[in-house]
Amino acid sequence: MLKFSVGKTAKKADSGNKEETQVEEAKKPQTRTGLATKREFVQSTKGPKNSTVTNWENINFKCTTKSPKGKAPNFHITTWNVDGLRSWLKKGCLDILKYDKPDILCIQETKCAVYKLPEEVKTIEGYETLWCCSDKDGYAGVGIMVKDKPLNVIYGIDSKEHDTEGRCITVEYETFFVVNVYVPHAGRNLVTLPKRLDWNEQFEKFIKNLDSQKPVIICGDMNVAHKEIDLANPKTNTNSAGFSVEERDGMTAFLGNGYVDIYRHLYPEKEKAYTFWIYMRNARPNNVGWRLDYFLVSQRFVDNVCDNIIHSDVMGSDHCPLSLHIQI
Amino acid sequence: MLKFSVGKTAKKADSGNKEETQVEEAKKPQTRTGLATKREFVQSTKGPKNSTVTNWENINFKCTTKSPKGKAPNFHITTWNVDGLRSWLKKGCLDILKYDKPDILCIQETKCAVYKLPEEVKTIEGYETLWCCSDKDGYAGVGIMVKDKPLNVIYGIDSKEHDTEGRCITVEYETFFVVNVYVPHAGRNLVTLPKRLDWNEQFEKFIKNLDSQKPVIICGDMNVAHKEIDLANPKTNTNSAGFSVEERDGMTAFLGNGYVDIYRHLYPEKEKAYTFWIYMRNARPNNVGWRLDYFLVSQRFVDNVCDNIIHSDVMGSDHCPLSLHIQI
DNA sequence: CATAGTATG
DNA sequence: CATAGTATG
Repeated sequence: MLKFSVGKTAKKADSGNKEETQVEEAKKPQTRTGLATKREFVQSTKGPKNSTVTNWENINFKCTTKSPKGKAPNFHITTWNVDGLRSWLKKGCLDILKYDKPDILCIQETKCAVYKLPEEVKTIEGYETLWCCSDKDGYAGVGIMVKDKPLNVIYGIDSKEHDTEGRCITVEYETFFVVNVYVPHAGRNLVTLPKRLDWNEQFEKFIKNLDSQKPVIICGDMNVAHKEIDLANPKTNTNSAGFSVEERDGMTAFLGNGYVDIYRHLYPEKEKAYTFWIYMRNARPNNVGWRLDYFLVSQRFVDNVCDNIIHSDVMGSDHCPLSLHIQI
Repeated sequence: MLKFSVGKTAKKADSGNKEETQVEEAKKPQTRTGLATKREFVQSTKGPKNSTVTNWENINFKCTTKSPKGKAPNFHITTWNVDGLRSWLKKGCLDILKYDKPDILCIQETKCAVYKLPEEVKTIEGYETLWCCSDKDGYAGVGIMVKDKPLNVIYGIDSKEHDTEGRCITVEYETFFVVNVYVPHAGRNLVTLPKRLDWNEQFEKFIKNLDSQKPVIICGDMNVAHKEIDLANPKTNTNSAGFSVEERDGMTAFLGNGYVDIYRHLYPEKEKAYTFWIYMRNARPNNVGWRLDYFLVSQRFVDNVCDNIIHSDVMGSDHCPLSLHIQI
């Protein structure tokens, strides 16, 4: 059974396979505590090696770009795969609301059962929060924080097989839908590729139905780097989850139905623009990454888009957040 | 099938081995969030809260006490439940060999499959190492390091049911046996008390057979506080694993066969002498502990014993080491 | 490498 | 609270 939850609006303050097909990681040096060796005291090996600290003050979240019709943005949506909501909270990442001030924040991979959602993230001043959690505790899960109460909320994609996993939550507004999605990973050795392809089919159908009513803004972790330009090592990842032919073709087919990968639309030649870096092998400092997170919008909505900014300097997950600034 | 291994005796220091060169990043302050709450930097919740640092230089491992016959000790055995061999190694605990210099070191709860035993602990200059690991990876397991090659080694207690768990290893010398044991825990709500009582029966039989040949020195984690004096909170633990009537009676019955709890023999009235403290609730700094680790010797061997020292200031596990100094 | 979960003590 | 293991990405 699908677990979902509608958080309260606080009235006042309350308190891939992304596995690279490269060389195996070198074995870490181990302590030699042989009697004859000199003793060296080291700290526990626990705790993250990768930086989890974001210099929020120094990041420019403003958008000054105007829409094709010359209008300034007046609404923006931010999406972020948080890779574990509770850990993300402990790193202070909810500060994105304070600094970025999005109208809508979409998060994926909360990895948190609905009954374990911390109060601090369910009850947030100025936002209503909505959750679609997996039946499987610690796995997948999406959430959304909205300033304005939506007309309607849709949990899942009307799929018996997929809707137990907390992968999609949709909010409806007057002139558009926002679909927050965490697409199934194809797994190591592509073991869950069939599930992924089945998802693609059902998701496409779900979106088509929405799009027949009003424009759709899809955001989230699509778990695919569409073209070679969308990852650092295309040659060595042709069989990796996230860059298999099937997944890439899936994205092409999806876009063919009248949706636009807005980042690539705005920046067709932009290289080294990634939203995900494996935690291993110092990938992020070296920008060995993948563009897995997207805003896909209905073709007829493109003229409302001012900009799509990838905030690769925001830490706290193996993905970074990205924002869509629009004029509505 | 029982997994055991005989380590090599290192002839000299192996200078080609890896040194721990990894400098751990300083623990970064983490943010506690909530939009309206003031940012407060707190330590990461990761990493041990309890001290893992031992001031080896300031600990007196010497024994000057003489045996009842007025003879100075010339041999000593140290026992330590290490609570995870690999973590214990990383904390530099193998330094006990350097500072205490025991003739025999017995360790329990290695929690390490035989094929995962680090080379640094299998090959130690001046010692032969012997291992009896559980079939179940990460569970139980005992090891022993001896300066002098034993006449014989016995793995297990000749029990089909118990000998898959890596709970006992015995070394035979000219004039005594040393039995290194990790007695089964009775479990939360005493769920494994039947297994424990079965162990008691078979262990007793095993020891009787040894004792009929020559004196026995049993050491290790007996997983019982025998009398009220042997734990900080006897009143509130009458139904706890380690202080149930059955376990206490089991120890009484065992000793009745002609073995002596040497610490209690030497210090019959000594209070607050513990070898184990739960990691929770600041138990160790407050000395809210249990005496679970023992040296039990054959009655006729008591006159060879000089002292039994509990090294409660040695950190690195939830148990501390203790040493038996004898004259042989 | 890092987030979860569980088992065990 | 801390050691393990596994699943997942």
